Amino acid sequence: MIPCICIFGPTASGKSALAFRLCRDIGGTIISADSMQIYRGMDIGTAKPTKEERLLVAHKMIDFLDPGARYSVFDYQAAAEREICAAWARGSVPVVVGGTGLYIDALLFHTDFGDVEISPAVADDLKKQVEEGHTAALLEELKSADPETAASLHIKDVKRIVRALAVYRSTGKTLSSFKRASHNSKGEIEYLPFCLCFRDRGVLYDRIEKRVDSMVREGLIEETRDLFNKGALDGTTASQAIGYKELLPYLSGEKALADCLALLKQKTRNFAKRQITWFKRYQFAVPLYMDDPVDPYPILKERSVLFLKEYES
RNA sequence: GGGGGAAUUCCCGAGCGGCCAAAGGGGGCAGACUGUAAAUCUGUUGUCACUGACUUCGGUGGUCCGAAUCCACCUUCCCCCA
Repeated sequence: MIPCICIFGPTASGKSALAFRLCRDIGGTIISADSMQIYRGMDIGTAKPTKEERLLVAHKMIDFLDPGARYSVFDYQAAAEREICAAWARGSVPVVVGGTGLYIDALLFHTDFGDVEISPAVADDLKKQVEEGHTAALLEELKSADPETAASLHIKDVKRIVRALAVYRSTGKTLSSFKRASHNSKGEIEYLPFCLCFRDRGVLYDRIEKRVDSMVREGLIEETRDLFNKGALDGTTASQAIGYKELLPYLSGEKALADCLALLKQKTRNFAKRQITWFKRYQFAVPLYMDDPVDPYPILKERSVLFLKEYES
C-alpha cells in the first residue's frame, strides 16, 4: 500500500499554504485536485501556486492542459493516481490538495467508473430531444430502464437524466449498476484525509473578499483579457471557471468594474458553500479549524508523520 | 418657491379593497452530486403552542364588515419647473 495525505476544503480556506508547509517539512509532492488549475494560462484567477513555490515543492496535476481541452474525472483519476505512485516511488510523500469534490471523491474511493463509451449517435439524439423540450419523456424512459437512478433525479436535473440515459442506451447497462460495481474496487493507495473547516463562516467569506481583491492587484483583469482574446473563454470547460466570466461585462464596457467584482466575490462565496456541503460527507476526515486561534498546522504534521510511520520500509 | 412621483418582508421588486405573510429574482441557510463539477440541480427563508393563531408593507390618525392597497396630515427620498 502507498500512503497519501489528502487535504481538502473550500476555496480560500488556506489549503495550499498548509500543504506547502507540510511538503517542505516532510519532503512531499503536491498533487492538485482542482478542476481549473489544470489549465495553462489560468494562473491568477485559479490561485495557482507561484513559480517560486513550484521550485521549492513539486506540484503535479497543474498547468498541463490547454483551456478548451476536454477533461473529465475519469482522466483526472488515472493521471492523479499515477502521480501519487510516482511520487512515493521516488521517495517523496504524496499530498493531494484540492477543492474539487468530485475529484477528491474519485481518489478517496478509487471509484471504478467502468467501461462506459457513449456513442455519438446516442449523445446527438439526446441533445436533440432536450432541445425540443422532451425531458419529461426522457425521465419516463429512464424510469423503466433504470428506476433506481430515475427515482433519485429531479425532473429539472436534465444533465443527469441525459447522462444516465446515455449510459443505458450506449452500454445496455444501467448507471446504478455501474455505481454499485464501482464500490467493490479497492485501490492500492491509503489516504489520510484532512478537512479544512471554519467555525464561523463569515471568516471564510472575508478571506474570499480579500483574495479577490489581491487577484485584481496581481493582474486578474489582464489575464482575463488575454484568455478572452485567445478564445479560451467561449464555451469551453475552462470558461466555467469563476473569476473570468464575471469580468467580461467590464471588458466589454457594459458594467462597472466594482459591480463585476462584487458579483465575482458573490459567486465565489456560493461556490465555497457548495464545497462545504460536499465535504461534510467525509465525516471520517480529520478537521482542521482554520479560524481557531491555535495554528492547525502542528496537528496536520503530527498526524501525518504518525500515519507515515506505518509505511516506513 | 411651484408641480409631479415614490416609500413593501435581509436586498431588488410585483401587488393597488377581501383569494396577501404578500408574485418573481437575488442573498442567506440546508441538501444532492459516479466521465464538462469553479459546472448542474433541489428544498427552505416573519413569529409561534405551526392543517391554526399572532405581528408585518415609512409614521400617525381616519373611511370601511374588511386596507399593503382608499382619505388626511407628518417624515424621508427622487424628478421637473423656478
